[in-house]
Amino acid sequence: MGRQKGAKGEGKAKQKATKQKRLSGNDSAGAVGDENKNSMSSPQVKTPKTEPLKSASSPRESVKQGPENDDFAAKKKGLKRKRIKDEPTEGPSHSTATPTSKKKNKRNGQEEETAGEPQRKKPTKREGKVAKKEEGEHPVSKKPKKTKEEITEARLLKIKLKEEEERSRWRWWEEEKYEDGVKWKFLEHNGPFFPPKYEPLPDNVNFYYAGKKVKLSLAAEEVGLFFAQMLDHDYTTKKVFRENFFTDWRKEMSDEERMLIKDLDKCDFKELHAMHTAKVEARKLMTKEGKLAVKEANQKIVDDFGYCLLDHHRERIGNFKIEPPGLFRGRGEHPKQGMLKKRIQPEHVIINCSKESRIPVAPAGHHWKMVRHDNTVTWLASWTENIQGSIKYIMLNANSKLKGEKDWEKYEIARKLKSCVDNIRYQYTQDLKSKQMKTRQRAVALYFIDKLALRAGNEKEEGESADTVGCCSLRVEHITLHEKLDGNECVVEFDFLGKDSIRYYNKVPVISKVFKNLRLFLENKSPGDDLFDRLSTTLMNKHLSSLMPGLSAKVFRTYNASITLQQQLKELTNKSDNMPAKLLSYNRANRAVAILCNHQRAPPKTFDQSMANLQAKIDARKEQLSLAKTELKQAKKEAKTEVKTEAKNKGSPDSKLQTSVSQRLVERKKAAVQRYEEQLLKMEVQATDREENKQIALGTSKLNYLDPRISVAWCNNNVVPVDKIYNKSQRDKFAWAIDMTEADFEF
DNA sequence: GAGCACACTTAGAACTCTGACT
DNA sequence: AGTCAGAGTTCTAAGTGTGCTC
Repeated sequence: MGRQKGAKGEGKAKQKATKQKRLSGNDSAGAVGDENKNSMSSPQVKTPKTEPLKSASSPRESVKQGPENDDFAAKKKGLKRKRIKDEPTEGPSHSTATPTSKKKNKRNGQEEETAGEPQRKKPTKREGKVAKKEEGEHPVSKKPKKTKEEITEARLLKIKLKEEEERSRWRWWEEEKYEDGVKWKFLEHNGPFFPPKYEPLPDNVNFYYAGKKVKLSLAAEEVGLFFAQMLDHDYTTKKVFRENFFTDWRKEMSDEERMLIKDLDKCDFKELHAMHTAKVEARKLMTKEGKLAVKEANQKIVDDFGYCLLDHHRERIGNFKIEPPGLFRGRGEHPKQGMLKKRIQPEHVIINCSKESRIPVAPAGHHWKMVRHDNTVTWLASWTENIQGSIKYIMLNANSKLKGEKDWEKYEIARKLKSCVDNIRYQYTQDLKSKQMKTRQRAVALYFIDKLALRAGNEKEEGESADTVGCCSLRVEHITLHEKLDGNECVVEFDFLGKDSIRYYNKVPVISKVFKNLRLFLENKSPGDDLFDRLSTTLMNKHLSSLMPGLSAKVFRTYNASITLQQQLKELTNKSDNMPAKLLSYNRANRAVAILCNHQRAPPKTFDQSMANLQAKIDARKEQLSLAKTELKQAKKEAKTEVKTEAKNKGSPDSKLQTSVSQRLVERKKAAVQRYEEQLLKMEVQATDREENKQIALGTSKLNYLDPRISVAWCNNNVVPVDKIYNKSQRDKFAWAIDMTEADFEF
């Protein structure tokens, strides 16, 4: 996003300028003899750092070329898109927005201060429960004292609610798309929600400087509190964070304060911090009633600000809250971490809505910066943030038409790539031999983007953000070439920080043409130089869009992710498996994609402990199982003896009775053994899944890269309920796919 | 074609809630 | 009833990519 304006890092600016000059140059590549040994392969999934993930680790792809249905305008059944002239689905057709259906409405407590608001009707506990049940996980809880009738009733209610929700869902995917660029015809909303005003510290909470109590001005106090609240966080120990904070804090101080407070180390925030901790604690210890009151107040905010009316349908807004002020928490070694993120006032906010709609009213005593009526964009409100100078937007929720349609389109473009990826691969392999240096660099970069699912790697302004790179912005220091490594030839070792400063580390065998080109690109360069000095993402994307309309670097990520999922599912799923095993297969396929895309997470703090707990449970169960087995054996033995005795006694009633009792005991013991075996298996599968997932985040790929139709089709084919793999909000987001996908769907 | 503005998607962390277990 | 881990949700930073201006 906007690395606009602002101070530019001199060094990088210079570097950039040189690169640009080179970019426009037209020199040719040195002769490089080469031949293509390995056939083209892609995408390559990195080996996970935790544990060999055999099943999921190398989804070699062999693209099946199907006469696919390329047209986004949809030809599959139920896809005819006919727009009923902008018409009223009106009234209760509030898409997914029936109040009871919205269990998501619990809000964070950030605005607990506002909780004094009049309370409003909101789903009762019971309704909440029903909505929760609707989640489908465990329809019937083992709560005692529920009569059969009640259970049936609850079940019926659940079904009814589901049906109701289905009926009221806006099936936008069956309508015709608007003409190019138009995003909506009617848009009405209540504007954004502003965070509560700052509340001054109580008299018994003080700030001290050099041991002396200092009463700060309101502005300085507020910013000081931001820091105090973060004292438990690592951020506050970082030099850059502290310096940035202190500089910005001093700007908020009065002249007097500035004269006095010159050293952050002499600042004592203890009481402020303690107050904060106490507040957090108090919130946890609140009574049921108190918690309920807060919840209701939050619900009211959602009701008032969380929805908009878009083309006669009520749609949920994704982020209707203005971001509260605070200290900037950049990721990685961000040069601006700790800077003050200023409070946004209505005077900073631009509103976007229909001319003929009810224009949102600014908070009392305020006015908007501007009111626009631009239906070629999807945002409802925007403001410019003061750290990077970039624009922030208020937009719709992922389950909205605007987001869903775009998502669908994204996957259709990726599917289109499937039909021409072979040609494109052939072309860039040819380009590896080009006379033009520019073309060769583009070819090698594209090889990486395709094979490794690297991000494009836009240029970044130095000093504006952490030093991270993507494919086109790789520098010499980020790769190491190995003629031979671990039994492979032509291995490239990557080590760099990517988006969010997540480390990408991978050793990849490449075809020799690529290897030789890389050697050439590295000649006479120092570590800080650009690897692809004649290439930019713009050039790359221009080239790609000339190969296929709509094609850009990121499409390869989507395509390779989705195709990998499809292949892995095919490879790993066993129709005769039981449910846990099938789900494990799904997760493993998902994991293969997450590894490919390098979606990592910090291992949960409690990971080792929870793993140990689970192991303990497994051990306990094993013990139970072996005991049960012994008992079963014993019971069988006894039963046998009884039968013999009965025979001896010529079937006397007494012996008969005894025999049937023993028989029943055997049955019971058998059932117990079976039950323990099942439980054990389930836990073992869970343990495997969890271990393999230690450092891998599945959510990002599931939400952004995997065509949901692949998953839905897999569910249909394997008799797995969709809610086993998608939770409620994911099902809402992918409603279009769940509705239209048939078992024979092929990505 | 460089530089910027803008709009949008993608990302992991932080926070909150729920339900299993004791 | 209380505790706690994991699931789900929210938050907002950090990317991508296009189109306009000079």
